[in-house]
Amino acid sequence: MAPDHSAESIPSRYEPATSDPPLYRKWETAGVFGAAPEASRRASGPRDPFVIVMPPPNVTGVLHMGHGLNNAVQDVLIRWRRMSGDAALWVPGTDHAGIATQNVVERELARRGKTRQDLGREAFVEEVKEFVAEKGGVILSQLRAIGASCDWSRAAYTFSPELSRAVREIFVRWYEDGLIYRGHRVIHWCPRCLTALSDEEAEHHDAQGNLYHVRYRVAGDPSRAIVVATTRPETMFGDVAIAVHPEDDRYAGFVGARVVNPANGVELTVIADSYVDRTFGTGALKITPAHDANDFDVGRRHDLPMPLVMTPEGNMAEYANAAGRVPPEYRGMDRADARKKVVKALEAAGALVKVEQHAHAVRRCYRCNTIVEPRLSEQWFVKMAPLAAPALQAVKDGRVRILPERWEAVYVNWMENIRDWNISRQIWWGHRIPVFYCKSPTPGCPPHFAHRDDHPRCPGCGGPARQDDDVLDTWFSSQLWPFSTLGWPDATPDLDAFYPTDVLVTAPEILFFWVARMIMSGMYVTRPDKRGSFVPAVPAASGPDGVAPFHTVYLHGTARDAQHRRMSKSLGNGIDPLDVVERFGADALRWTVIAGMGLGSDLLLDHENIEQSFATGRNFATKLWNIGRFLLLQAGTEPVRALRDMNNDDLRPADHWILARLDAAIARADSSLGPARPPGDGAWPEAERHAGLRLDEYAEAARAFVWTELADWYLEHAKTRLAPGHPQRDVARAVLVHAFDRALRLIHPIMPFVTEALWARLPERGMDGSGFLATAAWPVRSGQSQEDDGRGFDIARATITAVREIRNEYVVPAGETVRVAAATSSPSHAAAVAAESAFITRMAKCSLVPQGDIPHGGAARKLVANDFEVIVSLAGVVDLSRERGKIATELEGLTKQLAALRGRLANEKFTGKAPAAVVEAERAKEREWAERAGQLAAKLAALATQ
RNA sequence: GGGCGGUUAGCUCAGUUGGUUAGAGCGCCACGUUGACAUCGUGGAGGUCACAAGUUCGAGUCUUGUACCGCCCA
Repeated sequence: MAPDHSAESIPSRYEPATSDPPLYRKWETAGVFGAAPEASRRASGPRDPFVIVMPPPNVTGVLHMGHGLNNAVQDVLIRWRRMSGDAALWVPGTDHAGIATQNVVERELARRGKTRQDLGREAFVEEVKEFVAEKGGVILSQLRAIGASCDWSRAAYTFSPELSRAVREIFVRWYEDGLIYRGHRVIHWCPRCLTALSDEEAEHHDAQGNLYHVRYRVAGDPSRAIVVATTRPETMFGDVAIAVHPEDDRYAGFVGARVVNPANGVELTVIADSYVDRTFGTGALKITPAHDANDFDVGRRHDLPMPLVMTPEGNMAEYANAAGRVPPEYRGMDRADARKKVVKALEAAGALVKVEQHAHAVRRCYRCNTIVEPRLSEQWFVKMAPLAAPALQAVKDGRVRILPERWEAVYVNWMENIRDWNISRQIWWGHRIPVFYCKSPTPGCPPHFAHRDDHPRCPGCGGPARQDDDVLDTWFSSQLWPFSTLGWPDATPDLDAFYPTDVLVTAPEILFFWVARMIMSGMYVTRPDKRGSFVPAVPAASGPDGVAPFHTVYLHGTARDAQHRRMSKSLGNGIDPLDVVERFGADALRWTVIAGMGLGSDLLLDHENIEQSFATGRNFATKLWNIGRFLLLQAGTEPVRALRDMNNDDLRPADHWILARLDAAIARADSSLGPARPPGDGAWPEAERHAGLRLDEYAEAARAFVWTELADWYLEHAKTRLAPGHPQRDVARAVLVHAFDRALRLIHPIMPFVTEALWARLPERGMDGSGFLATAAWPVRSGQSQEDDGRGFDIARATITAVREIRNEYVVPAGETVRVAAATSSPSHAAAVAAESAFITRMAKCSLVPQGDIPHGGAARKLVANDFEVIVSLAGVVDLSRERGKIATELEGLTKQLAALRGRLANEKFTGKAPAAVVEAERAKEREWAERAGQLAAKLAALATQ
């Protein structure tokens, strides 16, 4: 874009609604967001790859604050690395979201009075596909509105033919490797979604329930009874035994006895099993193997029957092996109603001993919040232990780091106690399990086999085969995301260039659902003994364990409302990011989110006051625009001299000062963002293991520089020098434009739009040969000016601040000019004040006079440094007793501090044991404080005589 | 029940291996509007670092205990 900075071309306000979308289109058409595999060092290109794969949102989802936050973080990182010269790739995409999407379409069908069963499986799947084609993927265009710089040409979808092939490939490999098996287990069952759920999908919710104490009398001897405590009396129909601990004396005489189930009159045996917790309830447990995972284990140990007493919908029924167990009056009854009825019946029969309040956790379906029913069924599982071992080691070794650090411990804890993964889902929308059964099995036919084709023949008899009805857990496909999106299982140029990726940005709640499984599968497919044709080009990270799909996991917090409640549709406390973009711009949204969110901490936003919530970002965007507008109008359009061509003697202390501050800001930003990757693609060294990714600190460093240093001080100072014809105009212009250019670069990753719009108007840039700030170079420190070079400007600033403080303290009217003297015996201080007298008098609304001109008894004083006092003449205004009080208070505090300090220095234990440097620092402080205390005391004495 | 973490200014959070006057942003208070910006400027107030004990010359920082809160997993 050509520079354009005539006054008319810089409107007084930046209008994101009209300016942002065209800017985005320009970036997109210029190919700014694309990444070519040839550019990657791994493909012998010139640049380090830096890759992020976006956590794929549900294909039918719409953008909410969680997405806004998640993608803002990713975009900041990607834009930072792109400017830093990396081959930066951000892969976008969507997830087919099995249960969620099926639920959406079923609701749609219900509105038309239909069920999926009415349509049948094939037609239903077609219906979902049409729905997705029509309404899906909206979220990807919404991401453009917030400025996401993804490589859209690589947008992926977990249900696409390519990614579906990856799913089938890994399934078959795992199956053939003995990692996938079929088994009868008690799993989490959602009676509404009518499918199994994994452990992770059945979420814990604390609930206040009841613990029912129920008396089971001994058959033939009603005088003896055993009392059992249960939270779920409706499952009593499925009881097959009563269990007690073998060493529990209270029940020793009962083991082997027959007792009568008071709910249905069925006789049960009392068994002994050390699984029973003697301290819980009464120490006696009813065993219901088909409706409780632990009871299932007990049932297997004791070879007990396993009757199912509910339908898949959660209604009471003699479902399997339950003949005679469910009384007719309960059949067809919902499980919740059945519980009430059972309790009433037990009470009536005198079998209910007592009911206690009991806090416990119930599991609910993470998709529909229905209480999950533990249920015996046959499912496919993945054997996790062999996959988990290397993935655990990778984190322990630092080949993968997790930020914030505390999640590493959670990860390790989970991986060490990992349980097998139920991957069967009894729904229709998803990848159908590629397991087949011979239609007419003969003795030579396998019971089942996995296959990559849709219609394989039975390997035993060569006859036709039938495919398993279930589909795979959605996370089974998303676990492949870091490599399936790059072309796996084929050895593509993208895979070579971009696998492993770098940072994975997501929320902690899917650490196990998704992140851990990506690490496991990613390492599996790159293991030298397991991988196919794809060999990752990262020898340093390679080993017998394979290559983890990323080296850093960044877990961010949650968007919450002012009451710290998670934003949710049902609470109606959400904020629509697009609404924020429309009202305040994407920059305001992004800045607020990034600057307001410390590593791992939650982001609090008040949905009832959106304007207030996003004020931080909106205000800064406006401020930045105003700084830019004024600066550019002052700087004019002529070319600026390059700083490096400038003789250091041309620069005044103010110039050195701002250039040194700029270097400091760059250094702060760099260290806040941290190392982009571990050295040599290997493991993170301990010192860097949890360093960086402090995006809020980086934001603050950039903000503080441009606002409180560049705008508040340097720009004010430059106003005079920028006047047409001023001999220093060129120097001031050069420094100003340089500093602002670097500031825009620093801020761009967070506020890409307004910075790009301002940058386009800078005079004569072109040092990058690129038209876009988005691809301009990330700033580096010049080292040209040191803090000391700017010392004179610090003296001037301190003088101004001191005068302002005194003015405020004595409420001097803003329009009134005060007379000020700088009292110092230091020639350099005096010279600094003299050199900046015009600046000081303008900024502090004062005139500078010799000390002798200030009348005694009518002045306020402020010690700016040792041997440098600012004296403000306030004849008739100053209140002597108030001045004395002020000084006395300061002196008192200082005296106390000094006494403590001297006590410390007199203590031989301190001087003997503390490091010499610490002691010396304390001595220096003592000298300084003593001098200052002396000055204060002298001042006080002088005032006393006035 | 097991594991992990937290408690620092009104709010949200920093605070390196213990080093002695604890920081930031927002909010609050006072003053200010004839030109970059009131979405702003200038200045200011505000903290017994949850509590108790211990280690140490020295504790926001280390140890133990207590209270409360949160997260993960049973």
